[in-house]
Amino acid sequence: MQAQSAALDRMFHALADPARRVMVDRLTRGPATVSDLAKPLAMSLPAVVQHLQVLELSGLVYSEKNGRVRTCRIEPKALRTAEDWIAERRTVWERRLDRLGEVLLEIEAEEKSTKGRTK
Amino acid sequence: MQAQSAALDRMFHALADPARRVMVDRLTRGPATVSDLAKPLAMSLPAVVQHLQVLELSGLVYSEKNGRVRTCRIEPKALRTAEDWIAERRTVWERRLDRLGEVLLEIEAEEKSTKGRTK
DNA sequence: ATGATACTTAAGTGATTACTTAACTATAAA
DNA sequence: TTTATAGTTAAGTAATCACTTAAGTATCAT
Repeated sequence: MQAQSAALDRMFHALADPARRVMVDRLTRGPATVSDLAKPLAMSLPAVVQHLQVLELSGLVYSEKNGRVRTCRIEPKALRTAEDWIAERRTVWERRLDRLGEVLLEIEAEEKSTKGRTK
Repeated sequence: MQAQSAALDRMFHALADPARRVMVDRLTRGPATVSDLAKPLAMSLPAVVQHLQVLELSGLVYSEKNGRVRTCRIEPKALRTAEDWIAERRTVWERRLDRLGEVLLEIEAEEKSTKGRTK
């Protein structure tokens, strides 16, 4: 479970750039060529290709070349890996809050039942 | 909806470092001091404080100082913001696949009903 | 008051990023 | 067979990153 960490590094790092998120967003609406991905971005084609490489190394996107056109798609399983990491932590925290809430209710009930008797 | 992007930049970037993920993970189990957070990490205290600053600027963590001790907590709402961005994209993609599946089933049905009649 | 604790601030460094331009390589079209 | 298209490769650069060590500054305990 140490290789997992490097994979998460790469995924979150890939998602940390606005241009790359635009690319991912575009790919959720269906496959796209490199030029398609470049169209809404105010940067050179090589820059887009470099972003694409980051996305591919992260496992979030894969692509294949047919003739002179490269077609890119998202890998939803990878998207899920990143999502799950966050969800697990959030869940642990929320369960903790639930338990805390129960304890507080118990204390409150205890105080009510005790009120006026002792002291 | 342009400021949102910078916030996501900061959040995903914050989560892209293994040391910071260890810190977040620790904080889901309850509040911790700076030294608590530093304990499992093989780096100097100032380095930990710098990571903490990244986490605070991202909104994922906040902290307050009492006496000489700084107590840190996670902000689950921020955690959810990052989680939701991913979940939304994944959902768009999955709905797309569903529609695609329907279309394929229709085509399949069409082909079956047509088989042997024409051609 | 003195020392130990819990950070904090500042400054420096090597590595990595996110670009750029220029030059190149296939493939497809005219 | 020339010419345009789609992408690739290489090299350079300014900015940001993830640390480090050294030297603080408040608190708290004795």
